[in-house]
Amino acid sequence: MNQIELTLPDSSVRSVASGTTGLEIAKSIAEGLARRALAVKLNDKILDLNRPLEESGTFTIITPSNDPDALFVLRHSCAHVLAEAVCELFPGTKLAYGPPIEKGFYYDLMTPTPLVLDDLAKIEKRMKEIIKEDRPFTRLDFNEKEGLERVQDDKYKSDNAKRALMREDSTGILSFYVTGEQNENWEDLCAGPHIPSTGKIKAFKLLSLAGAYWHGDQASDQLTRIYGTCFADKEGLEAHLKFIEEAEKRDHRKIGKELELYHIEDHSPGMVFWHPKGTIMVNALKQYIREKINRLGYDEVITPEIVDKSLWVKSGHADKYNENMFKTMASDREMAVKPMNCPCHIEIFNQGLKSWRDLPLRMAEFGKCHRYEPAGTMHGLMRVRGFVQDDGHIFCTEEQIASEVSDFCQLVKEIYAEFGFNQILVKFSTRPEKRVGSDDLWDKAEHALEEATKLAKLEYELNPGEGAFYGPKLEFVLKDSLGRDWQCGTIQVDFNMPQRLGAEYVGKDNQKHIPVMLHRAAVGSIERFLGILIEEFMGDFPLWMSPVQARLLPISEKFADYAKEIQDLLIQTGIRAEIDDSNEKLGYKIRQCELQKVPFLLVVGEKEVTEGKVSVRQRKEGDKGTMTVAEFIEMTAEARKIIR
RNA sequence: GCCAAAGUAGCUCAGCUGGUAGAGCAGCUGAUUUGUAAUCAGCUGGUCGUAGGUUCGAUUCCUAUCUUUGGCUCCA
Repeated sequence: MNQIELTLPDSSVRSVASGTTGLEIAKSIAEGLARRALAVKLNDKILDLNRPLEESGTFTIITPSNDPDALFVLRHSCAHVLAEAVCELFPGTKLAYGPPIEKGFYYDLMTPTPLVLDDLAKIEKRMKEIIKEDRPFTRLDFNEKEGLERVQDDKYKSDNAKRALMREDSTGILSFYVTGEQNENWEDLCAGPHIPSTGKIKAFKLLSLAGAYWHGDQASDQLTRIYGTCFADKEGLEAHLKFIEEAEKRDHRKIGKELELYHIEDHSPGMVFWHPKGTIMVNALKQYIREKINRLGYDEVITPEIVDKSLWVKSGHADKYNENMFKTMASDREMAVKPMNCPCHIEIFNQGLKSWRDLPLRMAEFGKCHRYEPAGTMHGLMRVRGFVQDDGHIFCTEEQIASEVSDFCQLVKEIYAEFGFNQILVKFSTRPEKRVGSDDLWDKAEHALEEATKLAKLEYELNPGEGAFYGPKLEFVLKDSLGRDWQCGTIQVDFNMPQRLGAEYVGKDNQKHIPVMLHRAAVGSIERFLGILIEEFMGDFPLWMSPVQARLLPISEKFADYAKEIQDLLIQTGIRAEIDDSNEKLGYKIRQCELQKVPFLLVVGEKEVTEGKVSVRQRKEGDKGTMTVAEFIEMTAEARKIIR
């Protein structure tokens, strides 16, 4: 019999007969280890404990822990237990797909009657019984024919089986897992791996119900998705639940209300009413971006928000983006509210004759766009129907694409880093099904963008079919407090729209040429980016964007006049200062400031009036002592600068 | 748009199986003149998302509709 060599985590090498199981090896190391073991990992592949090992490589025995590998197996098995419980409680249930995910697992299934939230408790109860019964996960292997027969009456499972067989690494074997004894207990088509027995599941919780489409296809069956999570121990589960609780405290919708930044109401779903304090933040962020890009040779423009249909027909929006546009009539003229700024920017480009010497021409606009997003997709500031993009379009030659893209990536990195985001997910989205332009142009555009990423030394993950209708794009993704992805920055290479809208420049050869257009936004939408920032900072914004930078707290009404004097002084200096002259005690006023997350509190009473000073209390830092107003202004000068 | 849930005072929420609504905070008034996270007292405030229906009677039950939440799909 062949020998295989297994390299253990301590670098020792074991030579065992091919076909030895992970369990046997665990036993040979220690009985206790064998008892605790959940699965093994051989060369990045996780296997059941009792699968025969047939190749040499690095080898780890996976024991209960809250490490990814252990959680992967536990959650996968937990999803099985969930499925079994649902099948029992709701006979006639069809199972579709139940994978482990980053923070737990889910199972998509079709029940004969709709599940409601209250059912989760029932399901959990049955799951606990199954876990208590501690039934072994038993793997059954069948050849293609037998396997397919086993699932032939099940639409989803036979589909899964066929796709499993089509996979590159398919061995032609279809595996099933029984929780218990074959023909006696419940079984499910599954590639595995699983834990040895249900009893190994120590901590799980079902979290929510959701709808999901089979294969994510809207036209396909509507399934019910049950989300749950599972950890190696109660502590891990509780820590996770605690994390969710903490994340909810950071929710920008909650903080946005508490800090009176904005509201959204029924009259205009998905559109933001920015309150005075929120408006300060919007303007601060705009000014920050404005100063950044002014230095990079952008020219700011302002274009109409309502534009005649004919332009949208020419640009392709009327065809490819129609259902996302708000339409409006002006007398008998059909107009649309702009969903993007690009056509308007081309109209500006088209005024006057452009020379190759004008390129690259960088045009920027804080353009307010409206998109009719489907009901049910809106989410606070993150996903809205009306938003301001920090938009920009770079008209350039093909040769200039790479350096322009690279420069832009640099800008994005710089901006994100200044807000504390250092690890940014970048996605490269290629041609979608619904698009304009020839495949040749798309080849060219995708190739150019790829070259540019090389120049920018950018790592990305591929996002096939998700590009804009006019060109491929890079997406810069940030996460909210719950770890959900939001696309913020983007840059898109467009060979189509300039041509469609007749953009031209005169080249060195005295001939007319069509420029390439790069659509780009560094933060994406001001709304979304602020939403991310609110959650990131939990309301404790950098001083320069804080709605209120300082609040004056007179100890009693007697010192209100002095406080007013100081406030005037601060406002003259450009510091956003409020005064709390309410008839309350200092402790109460301070509490209000803490809840409102005011960065600096300036306490004034008898002592301060006499000395002509203020007592400064900085949020999170505490008492900074007394100082003159000039000293306070000096102390905060650097942090108040929008650009450093 | 789809699945599930929710909508009660400015905010956060209570209101069991139908008998026209309560609390805390906020607000207002008064007392207090206050020193680093809540001073006390009194008062105001709701056609219970909207429109229908069942009923002697609906915040409560039914239907429709709008909005919101968690996901799916889609997207900045």
